[in-house]
Amino acid sequence: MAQPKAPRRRRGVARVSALLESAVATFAQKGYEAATMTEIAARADTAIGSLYQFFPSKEAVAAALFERYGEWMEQSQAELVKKASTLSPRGLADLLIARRLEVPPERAALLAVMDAPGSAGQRARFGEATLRTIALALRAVNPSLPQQRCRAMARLIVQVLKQVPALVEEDRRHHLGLVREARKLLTLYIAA
Amino acid sequence: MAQPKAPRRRRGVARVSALLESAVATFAQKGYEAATMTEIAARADTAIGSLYQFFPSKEAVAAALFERYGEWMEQSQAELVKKASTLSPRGLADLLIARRLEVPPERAALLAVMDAPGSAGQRARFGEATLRTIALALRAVNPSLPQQRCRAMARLIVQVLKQVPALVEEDRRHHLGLVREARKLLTLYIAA
Amino acid sequence: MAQPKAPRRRRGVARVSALLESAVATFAQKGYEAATMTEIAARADTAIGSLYQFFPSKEAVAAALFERYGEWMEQSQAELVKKASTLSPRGLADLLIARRLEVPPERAALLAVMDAPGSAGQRARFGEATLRTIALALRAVNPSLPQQRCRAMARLIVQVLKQVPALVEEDRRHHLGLVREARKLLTLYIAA
Amino acid sequence: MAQPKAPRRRRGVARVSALLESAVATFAQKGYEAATMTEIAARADTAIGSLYQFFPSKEAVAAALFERYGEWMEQSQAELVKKASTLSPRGLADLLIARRLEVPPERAALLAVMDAPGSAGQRARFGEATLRTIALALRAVNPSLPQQRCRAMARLIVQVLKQVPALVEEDRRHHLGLVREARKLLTLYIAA
DNA sequence: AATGAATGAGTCTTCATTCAT
DNA sequence: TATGAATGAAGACTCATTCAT
Repeated sequence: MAQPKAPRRRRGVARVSALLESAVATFAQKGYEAATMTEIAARADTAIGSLYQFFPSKEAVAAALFERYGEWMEQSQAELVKKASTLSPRGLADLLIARRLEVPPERAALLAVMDAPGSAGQRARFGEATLRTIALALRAVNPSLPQQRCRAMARLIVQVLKQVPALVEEDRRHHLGLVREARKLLTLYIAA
Repeated sequence: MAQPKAPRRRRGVARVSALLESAVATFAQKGYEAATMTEIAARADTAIGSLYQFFPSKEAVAAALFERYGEWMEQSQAELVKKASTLSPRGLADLLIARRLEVPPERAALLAVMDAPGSAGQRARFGEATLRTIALALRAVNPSLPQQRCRAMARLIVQVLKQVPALVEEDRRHHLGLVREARKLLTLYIAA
Repeated sequence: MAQPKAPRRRRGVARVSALLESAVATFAQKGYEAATMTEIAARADTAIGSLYQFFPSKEAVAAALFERYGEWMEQSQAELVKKASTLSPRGLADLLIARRLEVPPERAALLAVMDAPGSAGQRARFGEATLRTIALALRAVNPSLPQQRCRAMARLIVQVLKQVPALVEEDRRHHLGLVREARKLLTLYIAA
Repeated sequence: MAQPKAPRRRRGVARVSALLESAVATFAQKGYEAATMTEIAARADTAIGSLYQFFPSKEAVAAALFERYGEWMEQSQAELVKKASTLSPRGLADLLIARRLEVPPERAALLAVMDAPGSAGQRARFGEATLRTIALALRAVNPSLPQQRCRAMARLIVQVLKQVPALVEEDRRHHLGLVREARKLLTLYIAA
């Protein structure tokens, strides 16, 4: 897949930013398939031709999103590992849950883009990075755990975390204490 | 959404079966949006017209899948609740995981179809049924749990269970003992 | 265009009747293009195959309708000419208007079928018959009119008559006396 | 129904013109239902996509035709009312008939488009405007007529006028003097 | 560089008509 | 003969992508 052409001028940089923001909104709202290049351009108040000036294809737009989010994620994950060594199981559970609630728009877009044609590799790489990070954090909290078990546990923890935003939403309506429950589950498991 | 017309001849019954199988494969492979009616027909070696003879729309095909799977699920859930009262936490965890491994192709298709236009209601109904079932099973195993907490726990357990097929798959390749890990997590949590 | 195959048995005769009735209703309601062979068959509680048993094409169904209506029309027109010689201009105007209000369902269907592919000739023939009839009636009422002028007048009178059902409908709602007005116009013109 | 997107480039303006002309021809020849978007595009030597670039649906094409014709009609009707006060019954009849002979191609298309899904309102508005205009003209010629009777008369007169182009056509072939006859009918009626 | 226009393969769906039981 | 099933050419419409100004 061709790489997006880098903008040379000041105006171009702004355009690209606007386009990516617009892409985030559009993908998040409609999903990858249903999002159209025309709409992405329109939301950025640009002509379709300008969009193609910088991104040679729809896939390329999606890829650019991954790139952007990737940078943010890397440093965020580095922080997590650093903090983990000072945390109790309960503390780690809290932190993981808190992190899951940040940056909702970008995340929503990424999730929507996950099923883009070219993103199989990207998705794998992302998942891998997340897994590794959590595994490292687990060891930091409980150094007696063998490395391999950490990976397996991370796998399950990720799955539970995915649910967190939905749980928050449901708590807002029905007050079932779902988030508290999730915290309990993770604490129990991490401490085990 | 119009209901699918039921076949009245032997040949028609066979066609419908073939078409549904083809739909399962196609949806599972491509997802609802990307799956095309043309491909579903082609995989069943039929003209596009024959597909529409029995299913008036793409949505109707998806709905038929729900219907089929729904029957299987109902009786499966009834069994679960019955058995649960005789089980230990560990036993319930085992059973839940085992159940998740049955009928994989249909499940994959169903998951893919979840985002079909008309399936919001179906999805809700399915999720609700599963939640209720697991909540009942939890109380059967541990009658001291308050009803509301059971629902919250069920919510999380479902999420973990969703991951099971993928864990099995990964175990087959890397022998990480992921399924064993999941069992541990659930046992711990149910017993708590 | 192939002719409909004549039914040989008692049952067949009933079928054909039912099918034609169904065709009348369907064409009247939806128009020629929008009416489907499937619906015509369904309304007659028959399978599509049975419809094609008697009528080799959609056009053939339309043609059969013309045929049926043609018989009714011929004798109706013969009556008109007979009565005309005893009528005043006012009387003829009344009679023409009254006739236009008979047999609404068949007429509606015929009108709808007028734009069928093969009906150009039929339509011309029908119009011709109507014209001739009215021209004859005019001469019967006022024998001093030259033949050619009668045809020309008939032409215009037909046009006014076409509007009659709509006028009745509008009178029912707004009481504008449109039908009375039409009577005045025709009387005036015929007497002139 | 979405509005047509206005062209912003010279080439686009030309395209839209060509497409509209093509639409006029196609609708006039085949009627609304039978006219296909593919044919409209083909007649304008364009890809189907270009047609949809400017008109988001078949209905929108029809609406554009109404718009175009509407402008011409408004000013034409204003003129009529102005002139009417100076005319004899015979003069008004002449004028009405003359007007009916202008702009034949557009008229034919409009008539064909009258049964387009969205045109019920358009049609009503058009008919209403025509009726009001003629009613006003009648009063101008004969101020003693009550307003309501004018509307009723207008109704019938419109109906006769609709036939005029066909009468002209037939006169060209058979020299029956149909147009002269129509003039007589209207004069008689207006003067009455 | 910016932008509107052009393109056409591909999507879902319909329906007259023909077949086979 | 009756009937359900099979067929596939169209039809309206979409949209990623390429062109030309």
